[in-house]
Amino acid sequence: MKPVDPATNLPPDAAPRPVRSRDPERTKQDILDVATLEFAAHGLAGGRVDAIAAKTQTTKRMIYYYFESKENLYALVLERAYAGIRRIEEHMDLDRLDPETALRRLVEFTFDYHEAHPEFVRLVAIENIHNAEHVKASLAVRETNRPALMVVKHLLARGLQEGVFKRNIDPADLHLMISALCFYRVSNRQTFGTIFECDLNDPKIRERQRRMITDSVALFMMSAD
Amino acid sequence: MKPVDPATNLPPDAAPRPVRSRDPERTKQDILDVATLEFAAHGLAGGRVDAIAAKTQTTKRMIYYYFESKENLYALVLERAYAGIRRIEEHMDLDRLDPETALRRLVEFTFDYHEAHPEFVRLVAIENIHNAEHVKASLAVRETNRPALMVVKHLLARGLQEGVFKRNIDPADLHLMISALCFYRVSNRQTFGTIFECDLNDPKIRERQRRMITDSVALFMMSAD
Amino acid sequence: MKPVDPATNLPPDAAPRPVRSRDPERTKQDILDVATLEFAAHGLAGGRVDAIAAKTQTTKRMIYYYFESKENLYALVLERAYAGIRRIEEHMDLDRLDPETALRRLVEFTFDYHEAHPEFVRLVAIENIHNAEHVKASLAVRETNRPALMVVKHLLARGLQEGVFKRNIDPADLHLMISALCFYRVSNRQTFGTIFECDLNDPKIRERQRRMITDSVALFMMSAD
Amino acid sequence: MKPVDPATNLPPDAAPRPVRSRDPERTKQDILDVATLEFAAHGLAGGRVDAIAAKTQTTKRMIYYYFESKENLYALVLERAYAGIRRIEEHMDLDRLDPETALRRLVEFTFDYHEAHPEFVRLVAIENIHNAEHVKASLAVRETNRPALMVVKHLLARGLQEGVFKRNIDPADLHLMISALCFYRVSNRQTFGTIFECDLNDPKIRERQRRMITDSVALFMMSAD
DNA sequence: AATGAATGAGCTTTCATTCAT
DNA sequence: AATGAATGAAAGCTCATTCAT
Repeated sequence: MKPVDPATNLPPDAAPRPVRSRDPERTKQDILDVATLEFAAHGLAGGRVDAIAAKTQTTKRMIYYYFESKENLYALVLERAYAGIRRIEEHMDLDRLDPETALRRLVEFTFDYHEAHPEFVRLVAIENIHNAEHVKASLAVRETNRPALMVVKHLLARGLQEGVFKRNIDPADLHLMISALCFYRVSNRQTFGTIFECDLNDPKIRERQRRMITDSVALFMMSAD
Repeated sequence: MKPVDPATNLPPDAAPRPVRSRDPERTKQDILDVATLEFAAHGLAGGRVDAIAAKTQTTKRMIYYYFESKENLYALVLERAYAGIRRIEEHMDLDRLDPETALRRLVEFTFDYHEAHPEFVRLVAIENIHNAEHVKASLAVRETNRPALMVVKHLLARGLQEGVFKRNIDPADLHLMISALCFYRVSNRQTFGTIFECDLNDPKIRERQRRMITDSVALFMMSAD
Repeated sequence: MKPVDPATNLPPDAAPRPVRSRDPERTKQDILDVATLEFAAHGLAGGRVDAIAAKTQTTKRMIYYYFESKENLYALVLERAYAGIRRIEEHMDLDRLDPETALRRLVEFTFDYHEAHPEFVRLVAIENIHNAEHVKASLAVRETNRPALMVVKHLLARGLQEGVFKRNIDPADLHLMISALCFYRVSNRQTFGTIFECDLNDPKIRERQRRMITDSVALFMMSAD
Repeated sequence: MKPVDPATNLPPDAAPRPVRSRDPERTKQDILDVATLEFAAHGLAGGRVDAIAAKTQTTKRMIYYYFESKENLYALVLERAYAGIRRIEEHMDLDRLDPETALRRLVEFTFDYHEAHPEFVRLVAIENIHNAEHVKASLAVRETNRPALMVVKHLLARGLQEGVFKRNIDPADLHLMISALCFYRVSNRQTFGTIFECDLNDPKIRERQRRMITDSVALFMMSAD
């Protein structure tokens, strides 16, 4: 006969009985939020369903109830992460700005978004370790991201037409250039910072690099081949 | 009575009977080679000691004998990977070239090295998922990489002195810029390629981007603030 | 945001949206039909309530609503299966035939019934794995089957009285003999067929064995001790 | 800080630490013995690896170490069970006896073996529920059993040649007849006994039926078509 | 009477690691 | 120095069942 806590009628070492949330949608979002952090922190293989359950007001069972498998949960986490950046990107209203300013704004936004969402950066890095197989399988991710290239394409066309941009480069190339500079700073912050002994979290350094990246992209576009 | 695995006649965990190599050093290198591929392919958490043993002429037990733990093996794999790029970097003899050519050569080399060693790129990406804790713990990695910054620093100083470079930027910033552009193409090839439907393995695209990256870095350094 | 199963857009446990049948009796029969196949195919432990629900126009919940538990459902499936054979058995009208013909008819009927109803054979085999505990608990099964022995008993008495049968054996023994020969062919068809490389489904073999069984029983009864 | 038993240095509710048996072969046999009972009692789906471990001086882990999977363990249990009956069958020396006596001896042996080894009977019944897929996959089982048919074939040939047997039937048919009568009594003992209210364990009834079965087979073989 | 949502308990299996010589 | 055998701990997942209206 085990001793039980008179308040809960449970053995003292038992996990606290999760409260019935009565709000499935909230519970699902809750799980997705926690899972985002867990997978971003430890990867798909390293992430633990147990750990996710522990940090949620749910049980492991419910995670499988709502999401069917660890892998599926991960795929949805990834979809949400992609949705985040694109949703904002679309509302930047670059058209109101002259091409150079618009380009600079786009780079700065990209920089800031990566800086503010390291978990997005990590998830994408992780997905690449898995050869993007979940992205390949997800129509949603592909559709979410399609407009991103349109924004660049449109800006590029406008800049060329107005004679501000001097290079007729592939929109994907420009997007790659911007993304690379913004992504790497966050994705490789830890190794880079350690090896070259510079603190990429330092606001002063961040500002300096933000400027450097913006300038180099703008400069590149505005000088002739 | 032979119970277990009908295919191999061995207990399930056992690796296929290894040949006694009688050459410990070769065996260790063999394990490191295989482990490099395994960890690069699946990450630290996802990499399987069993899988490494299976692809080696050794047993799982010997991996532990030589390397003590999976994590330690991974750390050594990482050290070797870093050693690779720096060893070559050091022998580039940039001093013989004028600053612009040297800078272009450096970018091109970096580009080519990343292109040729995706497993290095993946390992570094993986290490960042683990917050660079193995890099932080490894004196060897830090020492291996220190000269890399010196190369950039020296080139930068020379270019400025000769008046070819117009920007007095932090060597780490320049290194970051170059690395970012070269690393991202490989690290994020799978997601980027899938989402934006462009094949980053295509030689034509590769050449185009190689030029773009080289040009943009050179242009940036050679134009005034 | 629709999480879960991309195929059905439903949480994983949920059955495909059922049509409201509004005919409880029909629904119950439907469930019993499907459950009969499921339990016959996989046994009591191996049968899945989920699988039954999936093949029915109902939900898992309704199965519990109507049948209370998996075990109870199984018990009812078993009762129905026993009812089937006895219902027919009772209407054989053996009394109109001379004892030998009647005996042969009885054997042939038994043979044919087992041949035609492998799921009955499987269910009985399964029930024996469970030590007949559901049969023991079910008055219905015992009452359903009682007349079966009466048929044999009556035939036996008649044959003896008419001097056609030469052995005064226990009706249960005769019933056992007939059942064994007919049951085993179906219950053990798979192992027997595999091991001794003969196809017990082959109509030619079936006919030959049907004759053999009928003959041997008749011969036994009609020859003196 | 949990209280520990000073004798074992383990918390009082911990399972007793299994002793290292130092005799793997014995351990394997031990596991097979226990597994035989567990699977015979509950079937493949119903049998619990946990239960097997608990009844052995081993851990669940060791079962998987030696046998790789529950299914494989079951398959080996089955192989052993088949080996048992055939090993004895082969040493019956029927050739020394005249055909009728030999046939009677064969039936009696078969009867006695099934009577003495209900777990064999149950395992075979269970295997049939699984459509004999493990038997089909096991070369061992098929080879173990091949001689059984030879014994019958040889006896049959001898009896016919000597003019004692009057029927030229297929050896498989004769084997089926004998097996059916002996198998069913054991496999269906529980349902048959319950339904027809006769105790098939009663030695008196057993003897009577043993005689009946032997007589009926002998009679069948020795009377003309 | 009928049912959508939720879940406790326990399953098989995996994996890095240590025991013992 | 080298290694075959063994293993603790936990992981992902499944299943019959109950909650709550």
